[in-house]
Amino acid sequence: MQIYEELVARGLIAQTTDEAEIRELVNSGKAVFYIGFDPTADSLHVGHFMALCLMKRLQMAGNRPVVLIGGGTGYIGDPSGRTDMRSMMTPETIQHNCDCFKKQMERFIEFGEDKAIMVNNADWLLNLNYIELLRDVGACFSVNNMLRAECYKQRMEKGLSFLEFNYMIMQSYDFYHLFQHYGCNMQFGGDDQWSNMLGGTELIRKKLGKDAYAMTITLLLNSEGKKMGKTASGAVWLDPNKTTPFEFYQYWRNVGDADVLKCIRMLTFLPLEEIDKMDTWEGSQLNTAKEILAYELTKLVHGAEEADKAQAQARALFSSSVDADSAPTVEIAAADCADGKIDILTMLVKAELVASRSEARRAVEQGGVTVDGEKITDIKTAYAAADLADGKLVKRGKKSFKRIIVK
RNA sequence: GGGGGAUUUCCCGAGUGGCCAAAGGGGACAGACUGUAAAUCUGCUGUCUAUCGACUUCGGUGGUCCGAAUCCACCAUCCCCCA
Repeated sequence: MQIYEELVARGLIAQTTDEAEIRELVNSGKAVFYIGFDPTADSLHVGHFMALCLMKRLQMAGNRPVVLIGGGTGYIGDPSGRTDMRSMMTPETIQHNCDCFKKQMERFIEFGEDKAIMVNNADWLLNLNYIELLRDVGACFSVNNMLRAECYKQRMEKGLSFLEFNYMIMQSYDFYHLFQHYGCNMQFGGDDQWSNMLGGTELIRKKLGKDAYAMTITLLLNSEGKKMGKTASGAVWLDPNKTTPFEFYQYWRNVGDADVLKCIRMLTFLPLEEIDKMDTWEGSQLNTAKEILAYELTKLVHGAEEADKAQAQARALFSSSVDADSAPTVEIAAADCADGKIDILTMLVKAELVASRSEARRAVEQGGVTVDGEKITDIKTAYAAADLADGKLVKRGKKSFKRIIVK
């Protein structure tokens, strides 16, 4: 099976400008393709991860990836799929974020001579001259058409600033620039980028009379139609300091039944035959599939060692044996214990298992707290500091826990 | 530039002088049921004390009043209409 067919089988391809041409280019390893990443945060997240995987797959098939860091477009902010304006970032933040991206990407993609290259559109966008740009590029865009683009539609209600309106032009210019200077003939991106990407192919056709291609990656949606990779507290990050490998593992371990196979197919590098076998699984058997998904992804992002650890932790915690020596440990100074004792509420707060004493109280009252497997029902429960010298495993609910030691 | 409207607790959204820590919904969290899933049901959702209660919060700053999310002034941000 060739690479293009594999991408289709994995459900990764959403839209293409010219399927036959793209298949030919990609399968023969002649594509020089770029994907843009806007430095909106100091870490990549799951959405970026999909794009990186796609790059890797295509690189393995002999194509050349160009990673474009949006150091310039970051000054503007992409309005696609957003309902409000992004707060503007300072140049320092943008630079910092770019640096963080670079570091993380190097773990996934091989850069170097004849391999992948990384460019930053700040290098050409920041020096553009307004009048020149208007004459050169502005003439090629029809405002009427732009306003019809899906990515602006929802913003027509809430309001769209001229600044953001120009994002499409900048992205199109990127493609045009890369086409000329790096022979980049293809652009990939999230499906919400479609209109921006078409802007680029149009521009190249109008300015140079040549064909360039665009292809979008399916957005990873769960069965409820929501974007995956988001939790209540924000994105699932690839940076272990922002989302720990355990949390990362747990996120995937807990995906809905309906979404497991899709995720395995789209995100992992497991062979398709193997995945097809799993496709027949149902009911509680899917838990095995979820474990595989969680393990594989954690391994890809954090390495085999971290993946093993996360899996061991999860298994220990959720199987009946409570002994989880690998649980995150919190040390409490003996000085914090009044009369050599420490009460359960204080423990929960100190361990950051709850945000406040009120919340701790509620958790206990609702029967959600256990210490070494024993359910605590009285909020006045207290432990002698000496009893905690070896540590006790405190669980709040089913999924959060800490090992508490008094020193 | 002129006129009008908005800003409420995580989100949406009620609340137009005391009965407002603020309806309702969503989400989150906890419990039951389970498979660390989904659905369903129950509880819970500002902080501190937990008993009464105290404190902080309704874009910001001041003011009126015994008392303000609610009234006044100014400022900020956003939206709409006219140019």
